[in-house]
Amino acid sequence: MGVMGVRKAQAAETEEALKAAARREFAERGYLNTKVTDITAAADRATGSFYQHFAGKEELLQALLADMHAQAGATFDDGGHPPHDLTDPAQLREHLAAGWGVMRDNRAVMTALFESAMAAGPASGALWERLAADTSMLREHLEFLQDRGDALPGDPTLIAAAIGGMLAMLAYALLPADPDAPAPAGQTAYSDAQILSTLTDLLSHGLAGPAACPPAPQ
Amino acid sequence: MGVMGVRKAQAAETEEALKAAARREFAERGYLNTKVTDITAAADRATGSFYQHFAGKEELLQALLADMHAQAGATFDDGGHPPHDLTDPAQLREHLAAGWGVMRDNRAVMTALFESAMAAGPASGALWERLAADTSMLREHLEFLQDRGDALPGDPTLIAAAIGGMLAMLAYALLPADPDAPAPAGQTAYSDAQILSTLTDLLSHGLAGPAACPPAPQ
DNA sequence: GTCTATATACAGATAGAC
DNA sequence: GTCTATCTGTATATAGAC
Repeated sequence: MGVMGVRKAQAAETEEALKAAARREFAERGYLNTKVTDITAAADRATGSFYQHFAGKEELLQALLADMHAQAGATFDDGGHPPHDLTDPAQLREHLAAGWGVMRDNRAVMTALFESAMAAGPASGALWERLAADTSMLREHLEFLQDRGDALPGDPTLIAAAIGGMLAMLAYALLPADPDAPAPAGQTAYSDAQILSTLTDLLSHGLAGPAACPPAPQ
Repeated sequence: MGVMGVRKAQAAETEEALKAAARREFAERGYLNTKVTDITAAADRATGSFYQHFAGKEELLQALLADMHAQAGATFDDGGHPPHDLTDPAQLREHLAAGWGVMRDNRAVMTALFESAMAAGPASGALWERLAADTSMLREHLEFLQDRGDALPGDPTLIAAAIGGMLAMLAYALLPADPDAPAPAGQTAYSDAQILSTLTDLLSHGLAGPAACPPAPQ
């Protein structure tokens, strides 16, 4: 095998530059508001070059998703997947924290995926597919509980989608593009810890709260 | 005062036809995918007439929202607003059912509002404003509980937004454009009752479930 | 007020030189 | 492979007759 061609290396560099620029632009302006020319301009490349690498904006987004999966896969493979017992608040919090972390670390891509799914319209089913795909792990944990004999509030797929949708909506609405930016006017800034603690508590014990069950000596 | 001008009446008729057509089109194709010409065609009106009534698609959506508020206001005023005790599963269910019913009855407008908010991008804060606006009543009920001395999982505004976001996401993903249409392939059809029961149970007692608190005779 | 016809604007995508 | 320049398609909005 000969040395890698200079042109091939340059191509890879350009493709990476385009993807990096896309992540920046998506985070700042949102996926739908970002034009292909915004991306090429931010990457200091010509418009025509874009189509040498991607068939369009949607395909670029899919590439970003693939990158994310590859990265997440590597991360998760290190730790392995012991089936969590989500009825344990500590383990639930851990799971929610993992999901929230993915949202935070890949905010641009995640929000872009949701914008894209919503732009397809309700009838397309794209949003449901997105929810189902992003909550498959959560669903499996719930099915594990169900197989164990626990009484769940309902169908595991539905519960998982509900929780995932809540997480996604809050991430979209609350995660700042720039973590160091000042809080947007008129909007309370919630810390990650505050959000996680609220969701964990809500999903563990519900609104009735642990107070609803007196520590009876049975 | 003289009789209402014929032209004025015709204008009102056209405006109503445009709004009705918009609701249909939004429900079928989604807000973002619906073009002004789609609306005028569905209403059997000329493109130019549209701008006699609305400055643009966004303004039309605001008009639909105003109509919805007027209608909802009338409905709610009949019943009055006794502060609900959301720690009571029955009252929580009732509240969720009311919210879900609004989503269902105004699916086209509600989904359009969320599409519009998401199209504005995450940085705009539009989605958070939407969530906050649509869950103000829920927030008040939670504040009522807080004032009463109950320990909530967190900030009432945040909890309300989380629940509202979950509801909105599920409504967008699961509510069919045509209630009588066959279930979309590969997608389980959930009944309203099933969804409400699942959410009520989840939000009342959480994943730990009522099983976590034995029915002690106190 | 409503219509037909048209102007404006711009995003997406391509052609051909280098 | 990258660039500049351009073409095409399409959505928005307006002009002017009726």
